[in-house]
Amino acid sequence: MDISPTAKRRRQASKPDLDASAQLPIGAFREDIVKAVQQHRVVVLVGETGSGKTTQVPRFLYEAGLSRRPDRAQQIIAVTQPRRIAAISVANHVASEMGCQVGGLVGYHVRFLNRTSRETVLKYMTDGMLVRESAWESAEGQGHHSGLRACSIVVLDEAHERSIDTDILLGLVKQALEKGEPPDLRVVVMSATIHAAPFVDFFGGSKEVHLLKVPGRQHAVQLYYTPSPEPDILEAAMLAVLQLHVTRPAGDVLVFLPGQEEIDGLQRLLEEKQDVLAKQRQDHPEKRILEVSGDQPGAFATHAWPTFQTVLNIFVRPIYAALPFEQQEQVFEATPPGCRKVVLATNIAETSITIPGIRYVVDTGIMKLKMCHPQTGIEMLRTVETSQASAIQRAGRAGREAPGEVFRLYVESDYQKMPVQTPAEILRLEMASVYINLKALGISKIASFPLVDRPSREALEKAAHFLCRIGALDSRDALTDLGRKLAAVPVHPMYAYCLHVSLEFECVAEILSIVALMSADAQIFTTSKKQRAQQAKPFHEDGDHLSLLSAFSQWRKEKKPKAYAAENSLSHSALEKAETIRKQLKERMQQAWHANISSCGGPKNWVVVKRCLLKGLFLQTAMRDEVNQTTYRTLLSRQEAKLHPSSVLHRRQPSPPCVVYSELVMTSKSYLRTVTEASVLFHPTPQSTPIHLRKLSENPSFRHTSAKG
DNA sequence: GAGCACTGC
Repeated sequence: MDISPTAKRRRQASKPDLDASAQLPIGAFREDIVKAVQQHRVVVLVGETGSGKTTQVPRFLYEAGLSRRPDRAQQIIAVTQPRRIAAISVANHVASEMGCQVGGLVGYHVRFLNRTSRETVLKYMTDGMLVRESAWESAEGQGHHSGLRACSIVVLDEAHERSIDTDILLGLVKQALEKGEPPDLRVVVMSATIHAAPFVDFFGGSKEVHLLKVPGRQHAVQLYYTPSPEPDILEAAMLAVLQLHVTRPAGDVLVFLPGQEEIDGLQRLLEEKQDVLAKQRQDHPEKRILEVSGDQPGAFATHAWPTFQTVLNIFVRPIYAALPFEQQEQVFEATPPGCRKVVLATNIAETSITIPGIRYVVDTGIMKLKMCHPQTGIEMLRTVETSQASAIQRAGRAGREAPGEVFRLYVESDYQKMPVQTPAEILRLEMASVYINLKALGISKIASFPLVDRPSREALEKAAHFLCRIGALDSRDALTDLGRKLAAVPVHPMYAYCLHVSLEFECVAEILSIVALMSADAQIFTTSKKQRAQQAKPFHEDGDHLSLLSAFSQWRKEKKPKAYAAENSLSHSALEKAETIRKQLKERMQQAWHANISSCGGPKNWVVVKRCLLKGLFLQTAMRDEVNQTTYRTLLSRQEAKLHPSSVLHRRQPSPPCVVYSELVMTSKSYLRTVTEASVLFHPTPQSTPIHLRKLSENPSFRHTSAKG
């Protein structure tokens, strides 16, 4: 299989400093590192950016013979990364450096791509993939070439990012060390400077753990703060960019903003101001910049026009994950002579991508973070202040190639008030997937599984309760046969449950498509300006799930799918992603469930699909309020919400009395997103109970749990 | 009639 276009494009840009391994700072520490791993079961290696630890440490360990067990059996050195691109690009680099083909001695395993073989010893992988492999090992007894048991050494890179999968892996290796299974396992935790302490504590403190520090190749950065708080962050960012533009020597600028809206806004502001600036410069070359830009944004001194002639124009390049690939790519374009590139970025530029040429960073000090409401369990995206760790990481982006300058658009005392670190993901998100995955890994008591940060009891109970209701857990908190099946499919257990229900409704092919589309997490329906004026024709009137299915089915049939997508305002790349996911889900269902991929036939039989969705999403049913008929109330949590305006049901009059929904999102209001109307089956006869409610009460685990409330 | 930080299996 092939790497996605972004992967190819980003490969070079994401790790630009991999070359020249001989001169890498890590080279001087080779013997220390090998000795540390020989003598300690756990080594925490602290290394700043550019130390070369990711490429060199695994190689050192291999060349020292540490991949062999005491009985000389060759074992795997697994090196885990939070991101696919990093795993792939580093494996490619290390393979070429060691003069071998990828897939031989050096390989990688990420979702959709497995380039490893029996010869593979240095195995780069995503941390999520090592967790998966370990679950397969636990479920299916595959032992020799995958999962934790096949490893002599696990190297957890970028552990400071604290992704859920890193945290689970940390727990798994700790447990493995305690059990001595696999025997003589060694663990290397690689982390950025300020985050190492929790890992040392986690593995038993400084007596058990060897802590090693390796210098990086980071240049000094000069920090500036504003003297007083900035009321308007976009205005402040604009002034900061313009002032540094006219007062500082050549070098590109990176501005950190919370989201797409702010990026678009700042781009507009900068482009407007630039025109004014250019004209003024032409007419009055002797004038000082402050007469142009108005108020002084904080710490910048007043300067005359720079005498150097290199800086003439700025060109603005936005980057965020939702931006189409072609536009994302543009941030990597070389800055033309006489120009200064200004990149407006979200957190994507904090860790995921590295843009060369950046000398100046403007940091608004805010970001968006997904958080879970502790009582309702609803996840929401909130704009919050960054952590100190995040601010340091952002600042570091100015000093990768040369000394740089960082302009923080907040006062220094606010920096001191920031949380030291961003709360780990496992503390912020809904836990159903984590819970079922831990169970599938053979962890019977979640409460005693070692975790660096433990989710609240409420969060875990909520997850257990949910899993109980779909029948994945029994009343003794043990994984049921159904639960084991659901855990084998890499989607949220709710969607895995829908797939399972589709077996009995004999519409597996259709539900596979719907689940893949929702799992693709990309906007399928794109709205053009033209269409905002005229109402978009829904692909299916019964709701968003069938609309998605309809669009996808038609797109798949087309000879020219790309043209079809463009004509119908569909995202071709999102549909392709869904197709890839669908293929994997289908294979998993066949392998792990021995499922027959049935189909209910064409759209005229989609009432079956709808019935299946109603049963599959039974926990996510909402009833229309009898008084205020545009408001709904969720059946279980009694949460009030409205239909999302993007729904095909949104404009319907009257609103459907009953819907099932995929997502309850909290933005400006509570919205039900991706909904299907359930009323057709809701009033077949006056006496009958709704079909999904009957199914609900037939569910033994539901009966059990509902007895309490 | 609203909005989409970023990943991962």
